[in-house]
Amino acid sequence: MKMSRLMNETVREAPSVTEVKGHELLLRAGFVRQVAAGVFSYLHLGQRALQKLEAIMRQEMDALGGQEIKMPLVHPAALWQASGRWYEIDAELGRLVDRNGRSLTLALSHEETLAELARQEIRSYRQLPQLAYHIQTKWRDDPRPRAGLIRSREFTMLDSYSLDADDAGLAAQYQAHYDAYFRIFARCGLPVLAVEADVGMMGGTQADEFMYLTPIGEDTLLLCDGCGYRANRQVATFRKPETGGDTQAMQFVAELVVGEEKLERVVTAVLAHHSQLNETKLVHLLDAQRLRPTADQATDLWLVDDGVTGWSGQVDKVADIAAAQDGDACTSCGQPLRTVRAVEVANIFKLGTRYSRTMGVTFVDAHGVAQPIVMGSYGIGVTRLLACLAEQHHDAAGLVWPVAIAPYQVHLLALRGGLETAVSLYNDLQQAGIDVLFDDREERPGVKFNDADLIGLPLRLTLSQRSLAAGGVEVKIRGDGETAVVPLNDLLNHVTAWLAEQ
RNA sequence: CGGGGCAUGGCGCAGUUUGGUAGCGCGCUUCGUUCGGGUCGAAGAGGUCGUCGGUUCAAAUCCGGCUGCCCCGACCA
Repeated sequence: MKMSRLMNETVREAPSVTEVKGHELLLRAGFVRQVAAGVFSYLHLGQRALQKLEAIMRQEMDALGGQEIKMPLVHPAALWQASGRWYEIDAELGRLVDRNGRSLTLALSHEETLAELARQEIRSYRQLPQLAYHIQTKWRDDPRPRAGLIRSREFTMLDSYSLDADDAGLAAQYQAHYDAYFRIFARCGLPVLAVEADVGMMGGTQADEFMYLTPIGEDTLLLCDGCGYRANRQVATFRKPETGGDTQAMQFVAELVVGEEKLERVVTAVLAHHSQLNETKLVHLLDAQRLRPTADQATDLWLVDDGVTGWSGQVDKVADIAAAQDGDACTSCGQPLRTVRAVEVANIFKLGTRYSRTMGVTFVDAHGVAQPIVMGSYGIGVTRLLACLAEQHHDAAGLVWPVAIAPYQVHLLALRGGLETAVSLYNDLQQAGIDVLFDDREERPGVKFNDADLIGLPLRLTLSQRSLAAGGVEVKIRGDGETAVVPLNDLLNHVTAWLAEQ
């Protein structure tokens, strides 16, 4: 691609809307443009990088025996009503009505659609197991998009869905995805940590989240250096310390959804004085949809944390409802837990029969008996991954893409006296199958160098009178700044060999 | 949804306190100059000051409604 034809203006100053470095650089280098809050266009370089990410994901999913499919962005409300999520999920679900008055939803996720597909296609245990995946746009009307692509409302996900006859089959596919996801992140160049997680709005029985550790993350993790325990704060357990008997009480209205009905119960939570409430634990205990604080109402249910001693008031239930904090003791080994911030880039769920039971997705087993299909769902936030990669791979001058995901592999710069040679080199490189971004613009050297640093392609090739006088092409590695002059007739080999090493 | 902030040319900002009809830097166009780290000079183009209404002889500036965007919290892949 010639830069003279690229609709890709780089900007020198940081746009005022950016708060995190990765977002700033993606905007300045011309990878993305914001269209509305949490909604983005991907310019050519951004789209290329996304395609690289998606190619890696396809390879790894195909290697698991996955079949790529594509499910729609718009779903009939009936599917979501059947699973119950139409009623359970509030304003995050994009709802619309078509010209004939039919209710539709925008794809917040695709469990319902896949379950419906399975209901139509799967009859017998002989057709199981199955693995289908797709890469598709999602809409979640997040109450507060932030940090660019890290938390947007419209985003792209890789979703994989497994269908099995039993829990053992699910466990195998779950483990296969667990391993495959690590391979995907390793190939993309993003360090991640898998942690125990809440199942959240997906439902199901078990979940792990793949976390990119960064101070700009909005999840808090608890890690144990003693035994390796690691969990999202939402589910993290810890040894309750001895307390002096001081307690605190907090009152909530718990909103429950039973079928299409909404119910409310007033709950008072009692905690040790120094504890913090873990609302996720409380929500699960109550089987509630959400909580909102209240005060001075007649309590329907008294919940006391299992770390409380000396509570003499009413008790309806004792359970773990406290949030683990930095320095709390690990449940299994007693070492102090530490907290870190992280961005969730992927998650995997054992859905079990949560969707197949509610939506009537069954198969006939070997004994001729209808059974609910056992499902798993596995997702990677593709656009969020791009944002994390920009966050992870940059320096003061700009982005520094790993070869595997760089929108182009080399950045060819033609300076004074080098244009003619550069043009023929551009053709040679492309014929050799190398992705080249060619800066053929009439700009001063400084502009080209700075843009090249900002865009951050792995190799920079400079052709000029000076380089030719020195013996050929200047080759500069973006990552470590190492430069060398390579003779023209050796360049193709040099570049190919270097790329192959990465 | 609660709290805070912002909205002036493509981008970043000043001007608003104290009302008098819009300015700076970058970018863009043309010419010259320079040519390996965002050269230098000259001449240009480009703005219903988010929007609707009010006050006033006069509103970017004062008042009110609305919209959009950002940040903190709640929430969330």
